[in-house]
Amino acid sequence: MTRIRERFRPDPSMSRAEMESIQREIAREAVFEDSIGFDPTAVTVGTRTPETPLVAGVDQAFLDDRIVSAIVLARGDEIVTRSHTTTPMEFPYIPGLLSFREGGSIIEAFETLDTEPDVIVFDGSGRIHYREAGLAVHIGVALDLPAIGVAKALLCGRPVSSTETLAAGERVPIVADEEMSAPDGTTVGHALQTRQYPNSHRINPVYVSPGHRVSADTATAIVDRCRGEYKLPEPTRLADAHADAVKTNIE
DNA sequence: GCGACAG
DNA sequence: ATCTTGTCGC
Repeated sequence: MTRIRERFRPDPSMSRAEMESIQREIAREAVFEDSIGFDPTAVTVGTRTPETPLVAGVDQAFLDDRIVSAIVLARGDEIVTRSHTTTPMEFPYIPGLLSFREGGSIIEAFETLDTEPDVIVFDGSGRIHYREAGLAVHIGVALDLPAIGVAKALLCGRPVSSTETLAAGERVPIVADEEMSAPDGTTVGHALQTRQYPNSHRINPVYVSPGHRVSADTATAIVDRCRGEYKLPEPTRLADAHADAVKTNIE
């Protein structure tokens, strides 16, 4: 499907300094404004029309010394196609360098896909990253496709107000702080409450940030449109289930 | 030195 | 991420 920008294919053999240097370059290539060929409000998960955008969910599972990367492409409630790869683990988990651990595997999975999605939803940060080059930015730029990062925990940055007691659908901007390359106060994403119980104990929000070719507002609007019955957006859940299924058949 | 830290 | 039983609450 998509031709890869080889220069940005994650290379686990690089030195840490080289990785950080490449990340700064990727951040300069990244477009944090809308450059998409579909209507964000047309995104759905439970229904579908011929105009419903094609959304890709990406997730990983781990098995001993191997990484399973799974991609599920869905148009609304229809699974269009899926793919996966199993690759050796070549790099440890280091906060800020996640794309060098999982990125190569993910790109290989995309190379086996025959269909190009309208937008990709990743399980990890996008612009909410020290050098504005989280997993969703790195892979989005490498593939030059619209990309969004959805993380279950905040890597860096600061919510402008409390993220406790948010109702489903509510969001709070996440702004850059001193340890980030983005100018102080830049909105780099949002905390989005995807689900909430009527009463009792609360559910934590997810952290949405632009990967490539989408603004923070649009990224959050799209993920909001992907809300289902659970905390994680539907594309991520589909990919998670596929990765688990593949993993189970391997072991 | 101290604290923070996606998956 | 992954290893894992029960348990609380809708």
